[in-house]
Amino acid sequence: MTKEAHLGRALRQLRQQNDWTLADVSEMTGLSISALSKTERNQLSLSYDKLIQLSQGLKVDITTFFEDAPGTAAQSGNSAGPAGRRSINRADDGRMIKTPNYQYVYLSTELLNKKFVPIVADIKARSLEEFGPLVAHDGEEFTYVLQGSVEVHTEHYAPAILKTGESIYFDSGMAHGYVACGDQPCRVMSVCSSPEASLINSLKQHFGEVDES
Amino acid sequence: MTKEAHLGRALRQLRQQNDWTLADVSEMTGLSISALSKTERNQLSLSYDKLIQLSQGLKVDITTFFEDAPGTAAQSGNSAGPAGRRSINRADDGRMIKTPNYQYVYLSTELLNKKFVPIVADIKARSLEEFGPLVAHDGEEFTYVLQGSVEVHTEHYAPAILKTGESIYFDSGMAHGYVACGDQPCRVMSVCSSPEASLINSLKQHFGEVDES
DNA sequence: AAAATTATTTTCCTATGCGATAATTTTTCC
DNA sequence: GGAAAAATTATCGCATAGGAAAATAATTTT
Repeated sequence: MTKEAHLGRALRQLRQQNDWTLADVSEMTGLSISALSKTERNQLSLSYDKLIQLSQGLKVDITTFFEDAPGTAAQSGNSAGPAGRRSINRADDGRMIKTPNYQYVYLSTELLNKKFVPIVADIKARSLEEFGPLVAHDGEEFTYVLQGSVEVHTEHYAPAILKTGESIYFDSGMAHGYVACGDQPCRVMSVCSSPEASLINSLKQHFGEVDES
Repeated sequence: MTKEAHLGRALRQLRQQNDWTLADVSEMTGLSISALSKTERNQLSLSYDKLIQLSQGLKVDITTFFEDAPGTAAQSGNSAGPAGRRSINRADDGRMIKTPNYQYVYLSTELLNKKFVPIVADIKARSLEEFGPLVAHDGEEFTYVLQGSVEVHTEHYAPAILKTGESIYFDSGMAHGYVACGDQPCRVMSVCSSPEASLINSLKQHFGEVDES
């Protein structure tokens, strides 16, 4: 039985505002009418699972049911992604960019405003000296080793070696850099969460002009 | 007993990051050690009251314990991403999930609230009939073929065949499905923009219970 | 306004939450 | 490398969550 009265009030208010009956809400959420009734009258303290069922069924943010609720709201339908579209990358498609350290191929560049940016890169630098200063950019980055092995250097960690098939996910706000191990070719698939333009910009910043085909 | 695994992982992560023992957390929150232990292992679905006790005791926002609902995903400066952190996936790391059509390995699952979700999947279905109805989920999806070739089926397009090294980016709100071509093993690397839990949820929705190790 | 219909609460029962303590595992310190 | 200590997990039992259906209250119909 509940001490916190907020859940009950929030639920009842939501329900009445939308002119839903308990049966309606039961239908939408899969919770029983009796459980809902008791919840509204604070005679029942729903478990985690049921809370999720409730908020998903009613399509409201979970914070609706908690006091503090720091104005979350961030609703879905944000801007112009590839709504209903797709883009295929064949063998040599993509936007190729060369720097002293990497040769990038940015994929699916004809789709704008993607939620993340996929890139295939060949690592050229063979030592940290050759690489130069590490680079940081907003967002998060994931890298999967397709071929060879890489040494990943990051600001707050000891370098880590990744072999083919291994991967890493990190906050790309930490400065970072990839160095090829051994002398076989070394290729990775990276995904970045910051916009393509800002990634390419930071390359230009770092290397001056840049070789694009 | 819980179905939603997020609470357990979020709590354990929070606890370990701060070097707290279960006893410490029990002290701070007033919940029993055994309840906490079970919660972390998803054997217990805390009630509303206890959730509030937990978040207040640990002085974290309640949303820490919920996979960000509909909206939040690709926003920039939002809460608890892997700020300043990294996560490495060795050969057999990851959260493995099997369905009739795929065998997934979700990567970097110890980082919560990632901006996108990397997955390695082995495609098992060999025909569209075998695959069954296509599946849709919020957000965007990118897939790169690591091995073999796949036929990608999507709602508004003719099927496309991708060979090793090719890739596709599309709106995953379109129903879609992957089918292996030929009879060699077929492995892909996928990235999805919607939260891990909601992906796994839609799997469960689709297949009923699901085989997780 | 009584009957019929629809909405809500109560009752009763089973499954699950959750705490005390015992058993086990992991870590620390000789 | 084994004993002691610390941390985690398992077991048991009572209390509460939560569903089905009966009882009551509120609306609508005729």
